[in-house]
Amino acid sequence: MELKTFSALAEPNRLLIVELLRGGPLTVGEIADRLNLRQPQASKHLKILLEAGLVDVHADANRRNYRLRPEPFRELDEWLNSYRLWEERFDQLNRYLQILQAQPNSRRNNDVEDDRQS
Amino acid sequence: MELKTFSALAEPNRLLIVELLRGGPLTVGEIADRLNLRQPQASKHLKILLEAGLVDVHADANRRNYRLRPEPFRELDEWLNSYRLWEERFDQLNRYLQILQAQPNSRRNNDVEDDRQS
DNA sequence: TTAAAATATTCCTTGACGGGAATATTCTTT
DNA sequence: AAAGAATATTCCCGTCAAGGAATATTTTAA
Repeated sequence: MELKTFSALAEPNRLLIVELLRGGPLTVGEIADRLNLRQPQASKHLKILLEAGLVDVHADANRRNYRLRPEPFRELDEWLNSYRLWEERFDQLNRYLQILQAQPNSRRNNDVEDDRQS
Repeated sequence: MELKTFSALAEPNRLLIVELLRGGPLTVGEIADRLNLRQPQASKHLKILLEAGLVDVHADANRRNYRLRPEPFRELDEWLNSYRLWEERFDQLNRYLQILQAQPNSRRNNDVEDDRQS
């Protein structure tokens, strides 16, 4: 999994930008306006998103249209896939533990406060 | 989407810890060993993962067993869901643009290098 | 009770990051 | 050519996060 993706999304304003771009490509100025950012900060954040591969740019005369790229999201999705298998095992383990707990025969010594009488 | 999840996963060693814990619960020392971390750093990273809800602890005498929690991954998955819809629209738009490009009648002025003759 | 093991916490230092302000760059319009 | 709009870049500063080293805490073992 690409670390850059997580770092890029870990910043509040950048996550907002990403969410915003779901509605379609936007210009730097539009992004700055809607998120109440100053233009330089918008540009800086977009640069980082760009280097992380989360967006790309299409120059249109004076303006630059930024839009989301689907690849990082697909990658994230595949990464999560390797955890879905793990989740299943996790659930199975839980069920197993509940079965164990339902059997009152063997005493366990964790969780037990302290019951020796000096 | 929880920002803490992204920040927690944005750190190299913490991402490694998470990947490592897929194999099952591990002790602080085991984690430090396998990742060549010093024990204090392992503890610190685990604390952050704990506060982000990515892991939980089960005290067992001297040792502490850390294990992954499934919830953040499910949340991430649901967040990605809202992007799958967007991806579809993205693909449709791409197809549409290719159709436009296949029609050589209307001339576009973006992307065109510069073809005026002096 | 004392020593040792496993873990957590604190203090310190350093480097990266984000915002503010100013400035540079590029393109358009007149 | 000159002015203005849209964007990028630079410099400065304050903050925060991470590693190193030392120490505190808790539990087991002797």
